[in-house]
Amino acid sequence: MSPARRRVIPEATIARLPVYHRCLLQMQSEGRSKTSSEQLAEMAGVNAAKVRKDLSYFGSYGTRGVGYGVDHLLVEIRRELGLTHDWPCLIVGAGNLGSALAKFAGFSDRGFSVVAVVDIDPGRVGEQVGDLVIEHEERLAELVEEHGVVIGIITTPPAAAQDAADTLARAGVRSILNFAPTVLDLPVDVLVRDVDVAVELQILAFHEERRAAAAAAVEAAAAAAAAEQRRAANPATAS
Amino acid sequence: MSPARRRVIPEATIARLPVYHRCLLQMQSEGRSKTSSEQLAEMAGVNAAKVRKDLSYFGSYGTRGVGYGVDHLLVEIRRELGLTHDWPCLIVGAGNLGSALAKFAGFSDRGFSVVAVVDIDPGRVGEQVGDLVIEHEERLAELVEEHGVVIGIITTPPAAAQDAADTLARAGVRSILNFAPTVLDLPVDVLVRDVDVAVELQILAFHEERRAAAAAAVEAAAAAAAAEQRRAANPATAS
DNA sequence: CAGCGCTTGTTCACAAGTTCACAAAGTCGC
DNA sequence: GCGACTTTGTGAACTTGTGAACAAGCGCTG
Ligand SMILES: NC(=O)c1ccc[n+]([C@@H]2O[C@H](COP(=O)([O-])OP(=O)(O)OC[C@H]3O[C@@H](n4cnc5c(N)ncnc54)[C@H](O)[C@@H]3O)[C@@H](O)[C@H]2O)c1
Ligand SMILES: NC(=O)c1ccc[n+]([C@@H]2O[C@H](COP(=O)([O-])OP(=O)(O)OC[C@H]3O[C@@H](n4cnc5c(N)ncnc54)[C@H](O)[C@@H]3O)[C@@H](O)[C@H]2O)c1
Repeated sequence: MSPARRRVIPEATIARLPVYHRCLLQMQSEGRSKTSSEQLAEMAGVNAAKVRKDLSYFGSYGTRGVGYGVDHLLVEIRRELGLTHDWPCLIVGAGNLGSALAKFAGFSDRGFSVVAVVDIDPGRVGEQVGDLVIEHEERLAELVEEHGVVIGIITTPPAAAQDAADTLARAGVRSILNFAPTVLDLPVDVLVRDVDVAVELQILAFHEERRAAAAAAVEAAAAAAAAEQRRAANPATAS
Repeated sequence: MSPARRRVIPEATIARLPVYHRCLLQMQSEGRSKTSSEQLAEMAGVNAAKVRKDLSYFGSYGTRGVGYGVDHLLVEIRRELGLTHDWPCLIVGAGNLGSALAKFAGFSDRGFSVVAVVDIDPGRVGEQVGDLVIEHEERLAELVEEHGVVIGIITTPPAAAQDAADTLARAGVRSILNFAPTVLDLPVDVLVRDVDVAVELQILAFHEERRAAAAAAVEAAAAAAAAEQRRAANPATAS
């Protein structure tokens, strides 16, 4: 049917594209015009074969024997990621985290702009946060419509997160970034990504714990070995 | 050697344990004393078989025909995750995000406490943030030693992140949570986890972009089908 | 105390993702 | 223009993770 049959792109590849994108941007700012899978891999902290395979899902953008053109590759990745146009985002919950995100300028470079922040607390409504004024949560659907919001960002307490998600979904938002530590229950056509800092800390803690356990085991083994040595040296104490 | 030979735990399982932990806490607060893999799976948003397999890596904590004891399972998971003792954390970079994290109370429930915040900006040093006072970045090693810091949290601008990471590593910190959009280069025994909000947004954008493309393709196909139908109805225009 | 129903723990087949290895395809020097 | 060299793009082996299926084990009931 379609002449350019696009293969299905592995989720893992998609997650790496933004990293490549960032690396290429840095190369560009350093004035490099060409690069290789090797260099890009080094910079992105992955395997060179993986870089090539990842890029090959989208087409042949490199030149054999030479490498990849930084500008060209950037354009292709930007197009794949949809960074050629702007993505209006709306933040639900103007607390600590919501405010920090709203004030943060670093997303606009990549085409993401926070167009509105809502909160349910009447005391906060009207407050200035960055360039925006906090709106009441009731106006959410209106604001989504008005600004053509595509991505909703949830930074409410966990107990309110499901409500926030439902409201967003009802307003037509089909991509949600959720910072609340809750599993959201939503229609299958709404895509949710969770960012849970506590989970990340717990993963680190798990590995630290294991490290400590392993160290203890080594110590115990050493102690056992020492005991064994003593036993061997003094057979009289053996059972 | 060791009587209870521990199998190697899949990384994917480790990442789910904190979610189970959270669900069990909620069950406990609701007064439930027993549960099943089915219920837990439902709550955690995963497959029941996966829950059972994940839990079985650590031992047989359930009772066949009955299910799992909420309290018992919680204790076991807490032990596995090392949540039985406190994890002192230090934040590097007291900006928007660093301050939000420092003020956030939600980690202490799970045994993580922010014991210090450092910044390189002399203007910020001495400022109060939550219960803490911002210290100068030069005191980092001292503070790590003093509080027995195990986990370092980097919330500096990307350009300063590698420096921050090096300083942490030199101070003996071997677990780092990095919020800066940079690939950190560190000794292999230092464990790094990256939290990159921009990457999450870009992944969402990718799928939205695909959705739009798919919709366009369907439309195009419909148009083509319509054209085909017209052609068939009026063979005179065929080549 | 034996049979029955329920839920775990485990096995197995398969799906997803990674890494290797190498042919294909280009450049560059001569 | 040709041959040596470089780097891509990809098929295939391999590793890791998932989901379905089921035997084993437990409690309840009659
Ligand atoms: N602050 C952090 O550093 C941090 C870190 C990790 C995770 N989180 C998570 O992010 C979320 C927010 O954290 P925070 O520290 O900003 O909390 P916060 O209490 O400072 O802010 C929450 C805000 O949400 C508002 N809100 C409550 N219900 C709402 C609703 N239904 N609709 C709209 N707004 C509503 C509240 O009025 C409040 O302003 C929490 O779920 C927390 O677990 C925060
Ligand atoms: N703010 C957000 O919502 C947000 C969201 C996603 C990612 N991030 C990332 O988190 C990081 C911090 O963001 P932010 O908005 O808090 O920035 P910010 O500019 O508000 O804060 C950065 C702080 O780091 C300090 N700093 C700089 N160099 C340092 C060093 N070598 N040692 C110690 N401190 C140093 C600065 O003085 C400043 O106070 C950035 O890398 C950003 O990309 C932020």
